[in-house]
Amino acid sequence: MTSMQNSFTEENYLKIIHSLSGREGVEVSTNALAESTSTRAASVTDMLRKLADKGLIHYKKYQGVRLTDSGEKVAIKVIRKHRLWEVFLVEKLGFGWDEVHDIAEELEHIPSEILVEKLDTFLGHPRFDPHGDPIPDAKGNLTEPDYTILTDIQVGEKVLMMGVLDHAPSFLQHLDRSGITLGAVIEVKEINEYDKSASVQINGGQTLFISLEVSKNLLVQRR
Amino acid sequence: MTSMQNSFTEENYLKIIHSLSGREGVEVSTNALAESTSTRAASVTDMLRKLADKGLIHYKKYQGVRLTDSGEKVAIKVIRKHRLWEVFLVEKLGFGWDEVHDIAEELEHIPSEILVEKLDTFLGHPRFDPHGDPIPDAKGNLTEPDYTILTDIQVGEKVLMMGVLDHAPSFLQHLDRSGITLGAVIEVKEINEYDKSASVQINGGQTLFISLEVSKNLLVQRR
DNA sequence: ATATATTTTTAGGGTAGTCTAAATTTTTTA
DNA sequence: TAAAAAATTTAGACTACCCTAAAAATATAT
Repeated sequence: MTSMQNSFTEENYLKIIHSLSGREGVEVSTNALAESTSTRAASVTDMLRKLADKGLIHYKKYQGVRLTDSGEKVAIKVIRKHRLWEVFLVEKLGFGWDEVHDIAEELEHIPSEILVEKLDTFLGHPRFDPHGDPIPDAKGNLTEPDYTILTDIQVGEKVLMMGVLDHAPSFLQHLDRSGITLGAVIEVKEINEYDKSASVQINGGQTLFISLEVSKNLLVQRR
Repeated sequence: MTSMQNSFTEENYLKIIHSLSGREGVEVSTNALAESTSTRAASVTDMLRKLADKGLIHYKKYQGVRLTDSGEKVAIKVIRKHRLWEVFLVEKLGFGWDEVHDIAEELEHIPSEILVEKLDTFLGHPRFDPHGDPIPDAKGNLTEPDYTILTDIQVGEKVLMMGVLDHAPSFLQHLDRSGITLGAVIEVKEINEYDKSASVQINGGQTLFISLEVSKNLLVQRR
């Protein structure tokens, strides 16, 4: 049990490597990390050497980077904390789903295993965060549900709104104004050929037009 | 509105200067700060120059240090956050009052005014934290209640247990084992001359002996 | 297949916060 | 009130994380 503490910054790198390497654990490039961390490539190289020394990533010069099992564990713990705190902020404190990201970004680095487990219990062991992202369990199991992107849904199909790919406040606020919330029933009425915009009916009521840009960021589930 | 961010470390110095300078705003020494921050005097001197440059403290070399109004404001905000989070941890998450200090020490540095105000509302605007310390209001008003130390209570008097001076887990656990909780009625039955230990009755029930060391750390109120 | 463009790493450096050792100032004591 | 003791500051240095500019490696294009 090498329970050496990782810094705020190290945790962020691991979290970002996790999210950029996707489900298949593909190599992440230095430039992609520089972009995501808002630093320069040279700074990323420094940090990668450090994370490799600590055994948290697989790193060969010029070859990109991948999490080790131990790095993956740390990343998933951070993700678990982030998502649980988001649930707290929305469900208990009354924040909107468009307001919680930055605050959770800070809270996710508070140490204390016990805190996380008590928070989880207090929230009733939620399985998804306010954006529909799955919350890893205490053992570090993270099962990605197999959602479909709305662009893959045919005219006439009825689906359940389950999550978003884009977490930007402006996008989430747009959904709020359109009445598209998690759990809403979306029926695709029509798809325009020339721009792939769609006409959809929400919860059997209002019909509205959504652009391809929006469709590409909506995760839904067939019933 | 000079809303420049103060670092985690700066906030800690300000909070500690506040608590060491007491209600009269007396000068705090470099060595006292080194002790409280677990650093060396030389490091404290560096930080004091920095805080003085930022206008957060009054500092003249070799003369000790005092908060400016602006420094006082920052310190009180940190104290407000610390105490609100302690209430959350005890009341909502079920932590014991002996377990929350270190976690609150981290949470108190999470930025976001809105977060604090929503937390305060969620908790029902508590006036005291789990140790009986008063919680500053949103405007930064901190009114210290005029508690009495148990050593100043005469034999025969009945008082209410209102707070503790020592927040050490071992002390709080000792009180737990003795059945001395916030709000308990304490009647002083007898005081031993030679060691000032006392015999007290709790809530009209069990009688127990408490040492001078314990009495000196109990804050009570006459009724 | 070689020249060009892109990506990544190295070299050298900066700031925040910490340290030890030495110098200086203040306080205490005789 | 002068010497000794204690407290404080200065000097110089270290780590974590970041930077720019230049060098090296890889990828792309003709």
